[in-house]
Amino acid sequence: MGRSPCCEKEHTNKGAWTKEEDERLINYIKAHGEGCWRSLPKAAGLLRCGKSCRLRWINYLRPDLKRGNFSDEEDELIINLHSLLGNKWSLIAARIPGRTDNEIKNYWNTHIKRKLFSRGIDPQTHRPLKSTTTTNSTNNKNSRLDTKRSPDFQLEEQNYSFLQVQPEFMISHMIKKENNSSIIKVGGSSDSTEDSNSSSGVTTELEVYPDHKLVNLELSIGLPCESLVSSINNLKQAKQQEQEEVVTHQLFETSTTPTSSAPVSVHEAACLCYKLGFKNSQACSSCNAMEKTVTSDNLHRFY
DNA sequence: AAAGTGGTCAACCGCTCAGCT
DNA sequence: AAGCTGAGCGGTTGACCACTT
Repeated sequence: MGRSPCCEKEHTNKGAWTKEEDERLINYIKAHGEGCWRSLPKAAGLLRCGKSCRLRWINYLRPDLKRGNFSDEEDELIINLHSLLGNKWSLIAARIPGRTDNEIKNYWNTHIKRKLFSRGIDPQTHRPLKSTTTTNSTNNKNSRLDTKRSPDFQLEEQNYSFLQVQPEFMISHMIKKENNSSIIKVGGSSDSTEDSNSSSGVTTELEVYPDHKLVNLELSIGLPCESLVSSINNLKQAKQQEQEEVVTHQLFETSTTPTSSAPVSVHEAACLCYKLGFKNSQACSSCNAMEKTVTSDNLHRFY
């Protein structure tokens, strides 16, 4: 369809921002607030593209930005969030106060990837490197319909695929908590090269939740039980429309460091439910109807 | 000391999406 | 319904710097 450029490139500066440009941008936004980036450069007297102004403000000039090195807690949080959300840097950044998507993306590519490799973990799949080959082939199979299978089987396989990978996935991203103890351990296995299933003694996810020895770190993934069956039925009905897959993200949040002296911020529970593959992603309506409770662990949960 | 190499990160590019007309 | 526009996102680039040879 073709689009007009967001600005007249021949009349705009590019490259690094000068101190004067920064000051102009800061002063303008302080006076007029964010928004209307297209008209901002002219109004602020800047020879910059609106997109460039927005990026400079969001990634560098915003007063609430936390500069400096990432803490270990932030590292682990990013890893956990990435395991759930993938390269959705803006979603990850939204969960980490003071950090920008660009900053997290850069940090991921320059530090965390290496860190995970050194732990023997594939940064993309969050699985042990030695099983990456077979894992990828499995994931690829699930992410694309196998035309040799019956349509019903394909849909069910797709829908359950997240459950099939769930046990290993969950174990590596849960806090293991001793009963009646404040001592927690991150990860299901102290040895990342060891098979997490065998080392943890947890063989299926059904054994994970009921015994309460494993509690959710701050993130979990999976369909609410009661909505699972109806989701499958809905999928079957929708199969005539197009290929689709449903992934439900249910996000719980609590403190990752209960023993820390820093104040613990406990936010409202957020349910991130996305129906991937539909034209317009819509929040899971069933979660809105669910009752939220706060457990003794300060966990916000939906039931 | 100079050249080469690799790491870091700010900035840019191309694209998608949602809202408006 | 279709087209246009602004905003935002993720991937990529390139300048800069530190370290090594």
